[in-house]
Amino acid sequence: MDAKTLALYEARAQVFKALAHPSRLLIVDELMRSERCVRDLTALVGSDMSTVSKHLSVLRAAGVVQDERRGSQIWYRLRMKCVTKFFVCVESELQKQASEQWDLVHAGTTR
Amino acid sequence: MDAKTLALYEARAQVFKALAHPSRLLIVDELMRSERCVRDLTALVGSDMSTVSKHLSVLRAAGVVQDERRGSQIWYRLRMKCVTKFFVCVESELQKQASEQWDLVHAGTTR
DNA sequence: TGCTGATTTGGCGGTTTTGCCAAATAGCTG
DNA sequence: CAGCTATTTGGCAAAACCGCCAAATCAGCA
Repeated sequence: MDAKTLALYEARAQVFKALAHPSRLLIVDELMRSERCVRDLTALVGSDMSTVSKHLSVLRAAGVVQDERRGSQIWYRLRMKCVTKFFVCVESELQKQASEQWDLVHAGTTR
Repeated sequence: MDAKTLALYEARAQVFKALAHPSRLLIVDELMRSERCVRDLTALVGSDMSTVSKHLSVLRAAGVVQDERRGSQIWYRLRMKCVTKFFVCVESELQKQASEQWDLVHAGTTR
């Protein structure tokens, strides 16, 4: 993999890295419904506000979310809308694979 | 976030973690075209075979790819097909955001 | 069984990520 | 400006991740 190709794939990987954390997925899931301020998201996630703020900055840097200051608060909203579809797909894949796994185990134990 | 919800989001995050690495993205990109054995993928990525093997095991554990032994070789293929669509979307988002960034800088320097 | 090729596993140093605390910054109101 | 609320930033210790080497598995074959 040459340097140019590597840079391309690193840029793409940054988006996936941003989504590769439970708290950040929870945040994105919430932002699919509506925009939220940091206080709301901190309550949702249940970590220190500074931690949540850093999670948000990772998501913003990757272009997944967008922030807007309104008065003393900062509101975040989903920018990369297509994650919604992919979330649905991943969820159904995980369920499908879980049931396949169950079938395998079930067949194994009753045989 | 209670323990049950956490577990749910951790399972989802595992999928994104699996995709959050340039070499693994390159591998998935290749598997979109056709199935490949470890030797092929090692040549593609250019790392040690043991490294590639570990990447593949991460992708397999997350349910993104599937392996099948045929003789002395092991063939990998894409299992979570919907990543293809999402890749396209991420790519177009990145380009869109890059051009928006360019517009911003351009407007700033010429004003 | 012994040999060879294909792949995985164990483990170690080095880098990156995470989460908390404390301190800094920014907007609002009196 | 002082004080209050909302949010980000700096920094540090713990945890997770990465890539290579060496060793272990596993299948096919003489």
